[in-house]
Amino acid sequence: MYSSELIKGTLKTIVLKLLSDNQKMYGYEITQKVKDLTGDKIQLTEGALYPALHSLEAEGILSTEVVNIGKRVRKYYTLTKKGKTTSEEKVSEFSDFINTMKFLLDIKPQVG
Amino acid sequence: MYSSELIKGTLKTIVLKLLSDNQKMYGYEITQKVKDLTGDKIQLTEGALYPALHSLEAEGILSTEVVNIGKRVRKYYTLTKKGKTTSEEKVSEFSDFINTMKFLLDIKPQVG
DNA sequence: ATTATATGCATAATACTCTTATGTATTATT
DNA sequence: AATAATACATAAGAGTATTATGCATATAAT
Repeated sequence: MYSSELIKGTLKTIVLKLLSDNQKMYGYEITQKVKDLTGDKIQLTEGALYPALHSLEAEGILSTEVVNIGKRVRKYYTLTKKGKTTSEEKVSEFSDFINTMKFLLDIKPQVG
Repeated sequence: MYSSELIKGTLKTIVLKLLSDNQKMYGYEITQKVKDLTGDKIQLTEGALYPALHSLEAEGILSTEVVNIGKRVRKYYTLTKKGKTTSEEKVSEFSDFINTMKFLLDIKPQVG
């Protein structure tokens, strides 16, 4: 696991990217996907994720659809049109940020 | 400028890296150096920087030396032995984090 | 059968860090 | 003479994450 402060500010970017790849996901699924894809290095907590999802929905970036699975409820999130744009912008901004940080921290690409 | 949440959590890493390269710097100098090196893309604010420096000093990561420049005061910060280790760890952790995020966000190295 | 784990949502108290604003003071520039 | 730059510092407020808690169903393990 990374120190928590490192991951700060990247939560929304991660969520938006996953949703642009997967069209439709629910909260718990997002936490598991991130855990899997990062080999447990990034584990989103519910206390951070759910408020973030709610805020993205309030901003009109995500829309929701509630589905009943047996007696349990699942809330699927989908990117709105605005959300698709936002997702691309966020990823692109982060990509730029990575380059700036690599330069600033003098991080070389590992050879081999 | 990047959106502020993007830069969150990177402040200490940036400061420690600069100090490992420059041996001895003062607060204002750090803000200018970062501004210069990033082409104004990252601008540290005093309200964030000074408390961070104080906290790093309290942790024994930085030591200070106050120098009088005419009638003005400058507070130079230097990495302690512990600080040198911390600096390397932080940069290395961030480097690892970048790789994880590049994979997660499917960011390709730009060719050309 | 019963207990523990996993799935699935949500929020509240707390802590932490950054933004923004303010304060003080010296030095350089217009 | 006024403004900008240099140089420190802190305080109020905002925002976001951590940690803890709560509720409930479903599945796996003992």
